[in-house]
Amino acid sequence: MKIKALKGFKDILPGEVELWQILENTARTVFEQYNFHEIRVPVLEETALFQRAIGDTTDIVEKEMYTFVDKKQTLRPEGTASVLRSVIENGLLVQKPVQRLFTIGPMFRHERPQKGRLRQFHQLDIEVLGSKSPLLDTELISLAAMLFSELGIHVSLELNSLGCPKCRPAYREALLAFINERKDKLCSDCQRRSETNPLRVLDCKVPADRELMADAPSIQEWLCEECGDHFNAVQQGLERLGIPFRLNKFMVRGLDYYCRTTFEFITSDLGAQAAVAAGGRYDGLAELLGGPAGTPGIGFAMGMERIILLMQQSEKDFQESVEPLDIYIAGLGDKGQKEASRLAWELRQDGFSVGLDYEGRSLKAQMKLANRENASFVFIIGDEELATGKGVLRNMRDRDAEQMELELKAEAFYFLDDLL
RNA sequence: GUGGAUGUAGCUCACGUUGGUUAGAGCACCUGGUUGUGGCCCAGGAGGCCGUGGGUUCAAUUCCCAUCAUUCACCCCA
Repeated sequence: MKIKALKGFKDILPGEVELWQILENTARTVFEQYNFHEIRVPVLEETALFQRAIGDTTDIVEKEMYTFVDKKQTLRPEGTASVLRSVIENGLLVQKPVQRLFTIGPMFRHERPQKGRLRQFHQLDIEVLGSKSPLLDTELISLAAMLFSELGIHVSLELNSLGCPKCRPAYREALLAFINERKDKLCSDCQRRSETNPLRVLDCKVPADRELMADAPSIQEWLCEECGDHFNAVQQGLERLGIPFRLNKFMVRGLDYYCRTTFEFITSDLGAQAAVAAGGRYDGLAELLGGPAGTPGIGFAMGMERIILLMQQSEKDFQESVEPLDIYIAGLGDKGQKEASRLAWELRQDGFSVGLDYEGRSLKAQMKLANRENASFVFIIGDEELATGKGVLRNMRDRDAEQMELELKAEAFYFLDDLL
């Protein structure tokens, strides 16, 4: 029986991993430009953390979590809860009342894999705790927009507000009344949703349901004064920065902790997986997890697999080629290989990247390897060279360049620095 | 959990007429064409229990059943 990777778990192989590095490096650069600091948190947490943060009745907690058989420990299905736990546990808000954090890493959900969705997937996570300013909402959205623009991928922004515990209940009632008037015409899923989470009826994908719900009351009209002001300020902020967006009264959130601003960056190029990044405010969450009362928070997650798919489709050329090698040393014969091995050690200590192999291949075969590894220079050490103490240096980029002889020591290669 | 599609070489895929003896291509790999010089070209080579198990048959990669895997979609979500 051959051992294979688990369903929904994928290797990221050389050739593709370069794209991930570009994504990560670009993201880190943008995050730093926005004055965010990295935090690294464990992938395994107490189950109760997620039950409390995400909501006991959500699909994620009910059936998608990787929970150990003792039921007490769970592989994180998302990042926000862990980051908040850490911030609270380590008292970071006492040291600095506004925390601007990012984290990058794998998440785990036991669902059926499909395009852009795996059981182990990766997210770029941004979280800010301690500020309720709408300017911050705008800033976070602009950060995401900038990252997408840096990566050369096209997504569109949708915006909504979910209100707060003050105004949402009234809206919920109004929506429920609207739903119940036509409940028997809705799909069976929505009939169920109307019981469990009426807001989710809004983003049903069944065309007939969409028509039925087209005139549903909009939460945007039910916001309390504070939420309304906040929502307006976010929109004005985006307009000030020239970031286009579309209001979408049907966009709701799957996770319980969201309030006020919610946003999604979506694409039509990933099949059923439209959301590339999504997030919003969660002003009550920190307190719920035992943090200081009234600590506001906002954050979002970007799906890295989905971004990678878009990068692969984008017109921008990310050059998935192998990292070029400074020098490839071709050692011929037993003595040549030993000398190559010694010289490689010296050259690497001097900072060169050096390739070689010990399979006793012909010079021709080694030249081919050097070429494939994208080496800039090849240094040949055979019996003749051992006899004279000088090896042959060949320029692989310029076929016509003359070969030169160099002593078999790293000092002889100093001038190469300028040519690489 | 539900539904559809697909499983043939490392990868991308053909062919296999209503079953029949040696299952092919491209890319990649190895060797040679240059007793020690890469990319291009040419020649050669290696590499497959035709996903797995069972059934029908003299004979199954081909037909039937089951099973597993992959994938897309539903659900849900990044």
